Amino acid sequence: MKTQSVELPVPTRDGQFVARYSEKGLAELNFPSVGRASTFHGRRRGDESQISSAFGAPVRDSSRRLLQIPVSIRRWHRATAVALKAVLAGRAAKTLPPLDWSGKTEFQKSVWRALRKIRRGRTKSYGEIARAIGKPKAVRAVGGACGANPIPILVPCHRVLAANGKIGGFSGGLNQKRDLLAREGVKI
DNA sequence: GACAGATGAAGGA
DNA sequence: TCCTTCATCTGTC
Repeated sequence: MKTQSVELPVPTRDGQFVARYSEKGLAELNFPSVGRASTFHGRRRGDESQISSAFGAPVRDSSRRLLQIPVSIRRWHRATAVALKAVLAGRAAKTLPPLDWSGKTEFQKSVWRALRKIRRGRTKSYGEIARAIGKPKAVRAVGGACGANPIPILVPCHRVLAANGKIGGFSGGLNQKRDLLAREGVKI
């Protein structure tokens, strides 16, 4: 049976993010791709015109069918919006919705769990993350897992720097990574 | 199975 | 100190 997913916009002062929910929780968070003046370099999606701009109104799922938003997803979306705005403001996210990492590898999930343990305003190197998950030599693979992170910002891959203090990379763009770290009081 | 990658460490200039 | 090279591990095609 095909898993149904719902995409909802998350308007912030940094642009409109797009959250995708499965029946298990938040599955994906996409950077704003409209408004090129933004510092973001978000992934382009072809179906943004299908997303309702008014949360609570009927939206279309990934198959472009009209549907009503289940109550559980409304709750998750509210938590997502609050958490996202908090992180973007340099504050800690108090609560997060359940995250749906189904279909991902155990290695990726272990990396993302380690990322969530990095406190606001703190950073770790790719090597430290690799050691934290018990695979000290898998530093490059950790970088790959960070790049594959479907829920950036809430899973703070921006708090991972290269061992030499350089900024490394970021799926949302290095400017965005610098900006997020600066808001948390981290100096590169 | 080959290749690529958001690294890290070592060695040389 | 900076640059280059290479080892290492995992994911993707």
